[in-house]
Amino acid sequence: MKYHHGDLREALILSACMVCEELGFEKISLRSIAKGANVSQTAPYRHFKTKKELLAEVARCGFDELRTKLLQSLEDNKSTNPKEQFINLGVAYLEFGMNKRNTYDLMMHHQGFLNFGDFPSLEKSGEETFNILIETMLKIMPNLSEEELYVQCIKHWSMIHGLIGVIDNLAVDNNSATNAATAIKYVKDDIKSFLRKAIDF
Amino acid sequence: MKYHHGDLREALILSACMVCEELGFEKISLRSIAKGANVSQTAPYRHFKTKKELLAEVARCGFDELRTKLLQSLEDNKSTNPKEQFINLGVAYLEFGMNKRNTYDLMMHHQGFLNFGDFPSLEKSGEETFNILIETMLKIMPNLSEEELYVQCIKHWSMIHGLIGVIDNLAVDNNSATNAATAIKYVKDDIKSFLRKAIDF
DNA sequence: TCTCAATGTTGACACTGTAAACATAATTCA
DNA sequence: TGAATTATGTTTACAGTGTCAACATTGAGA
Repeated sequence: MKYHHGDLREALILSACMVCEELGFEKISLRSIAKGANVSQTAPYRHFKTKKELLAEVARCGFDELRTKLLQSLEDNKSTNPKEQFINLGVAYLEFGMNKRNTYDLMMHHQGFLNFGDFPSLEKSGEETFNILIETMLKIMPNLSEEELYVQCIKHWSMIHGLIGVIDNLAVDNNSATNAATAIKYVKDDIKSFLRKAIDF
Repeated sequence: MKYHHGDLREALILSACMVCEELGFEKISLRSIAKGANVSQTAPYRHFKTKKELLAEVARCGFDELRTKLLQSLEDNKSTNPKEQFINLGVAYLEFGMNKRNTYDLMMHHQGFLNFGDFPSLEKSGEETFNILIETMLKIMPNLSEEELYVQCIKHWSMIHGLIGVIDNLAVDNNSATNAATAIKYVKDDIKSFLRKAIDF
């Protein structure tokens, strides 16, 4: 076993990403991740000032992946009209949030925990991702003021963001399982038609 | 100092509620709360099987308060039409979420953390609260099937729920402060007109 | 080749949730 | 009323956490 790892930094991030998605970011322990990489428990501190800095990288990876998905969706729908493009963005966003629920949770868990301003790479990736939504909205409503455009975008994004949280919560909740199940089915089975009804321009 | 506290259980919940709203629920430590109540660090275990059980009570308190706010809003608007009532419910909900942001975070942090099914009192309070939205929606759309009614409710609730998260995130994020500030102002200054535009029945 | 910065290790500290064993107060029952 | 039982505390202990300081080794540039 060689003394130097090779690329410990990347290995730790990757490992953290897996644990995050598997068990939720609250369950991530620096020590266990270090142990998983066959490295002493304080080795990570050569690459990350703090545990949060590692988590910020996990979140960044999440945004990178989400952005890729969104761009792919745009590419797949470049021949359709902007509204349909936006709806498909919503679908891709929703699907990402539901498939990578735990990672999504970390990404959106700013809230005094991951202050984006403290982590430049995360902030950059986050902004670049949100900009995709903004730009598509701009195509839909080209004569809106910047303010109004922004508000429109937040409004629709909020609904999708909220949907991810709500659907998952309902899935966990047993008692209202009957109703929740139908709602989830409703959404999952035909997300597009749901969004088409839900999102009004 | 008497040996028995009087009502330690309630005191712990109250103290936890304050810490939760002050610093966020992640920062709550059983030991510090116990110390704050002038009681040994393991005393809470006579009243709560686990730390989560205490947090569940904090969340329940949150739902109780939210439900009170919603009912108050209904009372204040009983002379208006159901749509306006729903919009005002949205306002009340949004305001609660923004004012009690940290508590709201705990309440909505099901996600493998607080499984409502495990905490009957929390589950009950949560359902009773959500039912207010459902019932008001029923008045708006009396001829909808139960399924569709539920979906409609989730759709609009999601938007408001998402709005709370997004607005706060933006407030934390510095770089897009200019746009975020206008968006927040937009929402805060005239939440009603925003919702009236955003929510379509 | 020598030097030094980068990257690793060991050991320690203060903090956490929680379990077991014990002590006292409050309540129930003879 | 007095004894027994239950509810509610305390002390002690354990394993796990993030993080720091001191030390060791490796690899790259002068």
